[in-house]
Amino acid sequence: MVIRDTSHSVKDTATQLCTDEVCYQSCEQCVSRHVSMCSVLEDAELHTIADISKTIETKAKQQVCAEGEAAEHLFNIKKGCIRISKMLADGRRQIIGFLFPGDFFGLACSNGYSYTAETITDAELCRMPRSEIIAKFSELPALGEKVLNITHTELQKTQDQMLLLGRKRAKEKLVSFLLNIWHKSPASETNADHEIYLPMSRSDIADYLGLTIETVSRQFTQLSKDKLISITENQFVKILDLRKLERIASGE
Amino acid sequence: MVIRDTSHSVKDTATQLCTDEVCYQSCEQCVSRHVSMCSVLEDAELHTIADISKTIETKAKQQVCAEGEAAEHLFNIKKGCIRISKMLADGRRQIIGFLFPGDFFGLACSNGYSYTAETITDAELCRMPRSEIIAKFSELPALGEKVLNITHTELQKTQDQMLLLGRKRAKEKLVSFLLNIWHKSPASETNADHEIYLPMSRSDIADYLGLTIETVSRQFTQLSKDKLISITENQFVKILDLRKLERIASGE
DNA sequence: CGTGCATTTGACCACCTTCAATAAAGGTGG
DNA sequence: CCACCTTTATTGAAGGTGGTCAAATGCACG
Repeated sequence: MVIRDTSHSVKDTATQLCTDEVCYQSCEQCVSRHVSMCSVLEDAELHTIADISKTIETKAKQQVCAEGEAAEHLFNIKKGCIRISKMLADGRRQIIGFLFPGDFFGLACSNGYSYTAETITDAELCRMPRSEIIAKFSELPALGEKVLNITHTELQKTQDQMLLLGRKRAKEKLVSFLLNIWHKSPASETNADHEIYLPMSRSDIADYLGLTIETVSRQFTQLSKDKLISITENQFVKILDLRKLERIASGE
Repeated sequence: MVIRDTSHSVKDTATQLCTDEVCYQSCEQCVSRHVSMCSVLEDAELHTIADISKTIETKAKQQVCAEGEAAEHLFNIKKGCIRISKMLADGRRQIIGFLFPGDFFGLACSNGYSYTAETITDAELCRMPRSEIIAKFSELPALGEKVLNITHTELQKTQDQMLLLGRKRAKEKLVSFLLNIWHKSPASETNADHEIYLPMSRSDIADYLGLTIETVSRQFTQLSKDKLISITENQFVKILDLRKLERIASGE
């Protein structure tokens, strides 16, 4: 098992082992069955994937894989929120992305994981051996194509984030982030009434946007004072003026 | 033709048409024949690619494709240096990457080009219809796999750049950039004697690193004064203390 | 030798960070 | 259920890195 408990550590980087149990589960009832990479598979093909997959349940604040470690597995998220991050030698952290159900990670890692993955909430992951999935690309061309498509979308989002990190001001960064999270949150949730659920901490948001927690907090307060958003609880934000927020995010 | 002359414009963003000619060329003698995506193709398969490819020669400072435009073509670089960039509404620019022979662009653009591509030097490009290349993925699985691999590497580099943009200081950014360019410049060039050729302007470097030209310039001067590099001409930089530069780039 | 552009350098300033204190939220045990 | 402690978030004051504005220098090209 690769899951490590990091909940009692400074900056969430400890490496105690935890003992969550691995269990087999049918892919047919999986929440990701008709999204993500599995959606291109026929039922028959699905079984060959199911045979090499294990479902892993983890608590919040657990490390799933570590930057530099040999990349044996690919992970598909079934439930919860995951953060992917990289660190500099002195501990400065950059969060590369927040992942949600249907997203996967650990594939683009031929020379070991290029990032650390940690659970933000309690989570359920589907774990499969990288090598066997890669081997299936020639067997199941549709799978390779689907993965390529997903990777392309991923690349484009990462390039958008480069624009954000390199050229946007603090307020623009936070607003862009809020709108992005809002766009990808399922309609079933609080989406309809313009409410956003933020599972991650202010510190996570800061490290994602290339800011400090203090600046993130001040920008939240400012947006709130300007009546562009309202903050009900710390993790729930309501969009009050979508049009203005969109203009801010695009840098007008 | 999609090439536009931008050499006489403010910030290189004009859209005058130019009339460089398109010509057919055999893929066999192409400099990219044994690198990049073409390397996985058999000679026979190469012909089917050759049939849909055109070689385009362009001068420096020409726009090859524009952010937002319908993405009809994929471009493979045979000669020269290309910059890929995105812009905010008010003109702030972020350069996503500098591309060199063997690199390609324009594939991950299902909803129109997500960036603008411009030549920095005189260049030679191999242009092919996106749809036909994508269609070949099912026909030639090896091609799809190769492209997936390249895209994965690209994604990892982009994530490294996120760390740079979000968490590195000006000096660390510039040093990281210099070392990256040095690593990817062919050994045949000035590599052996620790010399780096920089085809791009200070303004390009600034927009790539999320800085201003003034800061880039000051950091060059500083590194020079600290005897870590020496600047022979503006476009040629010599590495004097590789060990120290590597430590700066990694954030120690 | 002058014109035009890129780069460098200097002085000043602002945005964001850093440091510090306070407040709020969450978890644990009595 | 509340007291206590820890963690997380907010707010304030001061400072620094890098940005802005402006001028000078260097360089290519006619």
